[in-house]
Amino acid sequence: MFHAVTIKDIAKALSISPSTVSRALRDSHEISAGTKTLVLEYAKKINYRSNPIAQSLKNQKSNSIGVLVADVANSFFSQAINGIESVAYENGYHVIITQSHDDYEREVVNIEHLVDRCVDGLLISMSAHTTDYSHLTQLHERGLPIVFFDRIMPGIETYQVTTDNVNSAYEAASLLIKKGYSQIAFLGNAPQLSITSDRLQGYTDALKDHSLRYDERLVRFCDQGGRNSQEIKNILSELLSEPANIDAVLIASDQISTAAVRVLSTFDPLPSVTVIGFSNSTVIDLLSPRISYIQQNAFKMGQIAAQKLITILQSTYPIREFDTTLLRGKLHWRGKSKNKLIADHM
Amino acid sequence: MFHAVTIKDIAKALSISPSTVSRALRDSHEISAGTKTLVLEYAKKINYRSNPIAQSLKNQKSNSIGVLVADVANSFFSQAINGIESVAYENGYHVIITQSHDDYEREVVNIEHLVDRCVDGLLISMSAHTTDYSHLTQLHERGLPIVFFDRIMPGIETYQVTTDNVNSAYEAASLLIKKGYSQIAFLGNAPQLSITSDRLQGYTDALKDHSLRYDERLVRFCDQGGRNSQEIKNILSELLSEPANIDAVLIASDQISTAAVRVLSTFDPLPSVTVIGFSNSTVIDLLSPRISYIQQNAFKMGQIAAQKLITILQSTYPIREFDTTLLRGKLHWRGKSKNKLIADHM
DNA sequence: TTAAACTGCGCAATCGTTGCCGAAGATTAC
DNA sequence: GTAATCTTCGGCAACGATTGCGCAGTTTAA
Repeated sequence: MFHAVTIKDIAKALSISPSTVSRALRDSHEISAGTKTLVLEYAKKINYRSNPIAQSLKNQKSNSIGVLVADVANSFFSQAINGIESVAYENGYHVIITQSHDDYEREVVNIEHLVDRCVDGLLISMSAHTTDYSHLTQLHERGLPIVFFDRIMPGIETYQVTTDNVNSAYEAASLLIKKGYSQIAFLGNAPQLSITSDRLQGYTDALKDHSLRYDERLVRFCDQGGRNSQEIKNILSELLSEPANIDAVLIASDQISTAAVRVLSTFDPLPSVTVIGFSNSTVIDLLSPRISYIQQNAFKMGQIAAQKLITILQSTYPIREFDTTLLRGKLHWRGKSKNKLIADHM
Repeated sequence: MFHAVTIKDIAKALSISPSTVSRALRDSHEISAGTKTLVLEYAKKINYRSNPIAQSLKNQKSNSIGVLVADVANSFFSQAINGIESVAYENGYHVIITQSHDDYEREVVNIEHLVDRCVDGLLISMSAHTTDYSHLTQLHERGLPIVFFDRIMPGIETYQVTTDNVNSAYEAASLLIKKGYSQIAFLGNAPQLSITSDRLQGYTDALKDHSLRYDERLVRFCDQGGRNSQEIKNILSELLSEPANIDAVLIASDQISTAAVRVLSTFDPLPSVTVIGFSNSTVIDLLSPRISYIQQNAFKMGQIAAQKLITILQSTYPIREFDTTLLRGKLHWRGKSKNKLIADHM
């Protein structure tokens, strides 16, 4: 710790009371202009900086917000964190980042830590393996402001910010269909995740709207969420051979998208399958084998989520009406048409 | 903020004094076994959690460490952060992460913020544009524990952890030479960065040891550090044409490595140049055009740096002897020999 | 038997800051 | 000229946890 000079030091040096110093520093109207400049100048001279810990204790708030993501080493999350940080710092809040690594226990423990550190509010993207939400509902009921982003959660009345996953997946699947693909698999993260179920919804809607049969054998979930490449290898091998025999796959997860590219690159010969995946990797367009991708506006998502949380924190009356913000995903097509007769530029 | 139950509540409920409760919770020897279990059980029952803010104020330390990196969206840093976090949490420290975005002003402001938040120590990887170190030397002189990692700093007596950059670059350049390349350029981040100058040292050593002439026109620094692809495009275009006419390039920065791949991919026809770059991207091996790479042990670097810092924090006597830890980089060759007569497997 | 030591616990101060109340003195109002 | 109001500030207490000191009561030692 690191605070030589306190408000008391100033008070003593100027022979006034600490309360006067405090008020002078906070520009209270009940301090004369003379004393104010006196205090301000001396404070500047000895480089006084108020102790936020003492303020936190006194004011019962810490001016910091806690963030829980699966993994900062995931481009999507690191971009979202950048967005969060930009807004938070602008508004005088500090950001404490923790990672669940998609593990339920770590999610619980980390959130406990954040609450112990007296964060004023939480920005949460659910861990993939969380099915019991009681640790969050309890906090929410006790009045802790929470905003969900990306992997949102039903059942808690609060702001939520995420990509329009249904539509994005719908667009992607529809594009594949228009390009002539018909055996289209769906590869997702854990099914309880909102991003998984929403994207699956878009996929099935697209199939239905284009009169393609929904085949549940083509829908797979990776329990390890891309961390275990063997799991993905097994699934892809199966899907690429009889009876599934897919010609395209829609991947509903960042990590699985790149993991799938890696797995495919090990196949010899390279399977003839067209891949569209959700990904925010900054080099996704340089990967080989090629992959089409849906890019989320992660930075903006972080910004909006932080903004919503700060809205709650600074609202004087309790907020009753919450909305869910949906951001557009951006589809980048880098594949070929299956049927060469179909124009490739849609 | 969020702490219904305090030590006083327990005291009142049990009709004892707060001091007794405090001592019981901390297992002081001057509290009888009976009262201890009484307190402990009741504390557990009402789910008491001590308020770390109050503790910080009293104990003059916050049990948190501040981290400054250029950008969390950089694979190297996010991996290092994972390493830091793993060690920090194990030892009961919280981690506050801030980003300089390679900007000097933001580095200064963020470090001020961290110090204001009363972090017990700092883990710092310098911003690329920092040439004035006074904000750090001052803190260090006032006794704030600092450990540098990755982009280390001369002139401050403390622990430093980084990759053996001289050797890694030496190996990479030597390999290129052995593979038959002779016009080898060096592309680096800002020259004042330790990682840039060390890697340049390795490059020049390798040239010398293999009797190749050092040509300063082949050594370039990207002021924007890979953020501005036009800068890299210009440099590469120049290097690839007369009179430089390079056949290989050693890239001494994560961001520039992937940026260079992107730039090269836009050239038509694809230039015949072999690239080795420092990179910790998890998909670097899938990029096209291909790039050989030196991978740093970022996770371990984070772990060691955190460990060193905690060593300082928990040491009862002031530490006078500091060492610099050098981690091995791992070279992955994915190129071809220039001269087909030379065996490609070394 | 009496002094010394020990056991178990409470009081009060402390960390730095802020809210509330009240006390002077100055100013205004009637 | 007196009362009311305003201005400007100090004192006290509190946020929650910790800790030195001291005070009883009990045990031990001589």
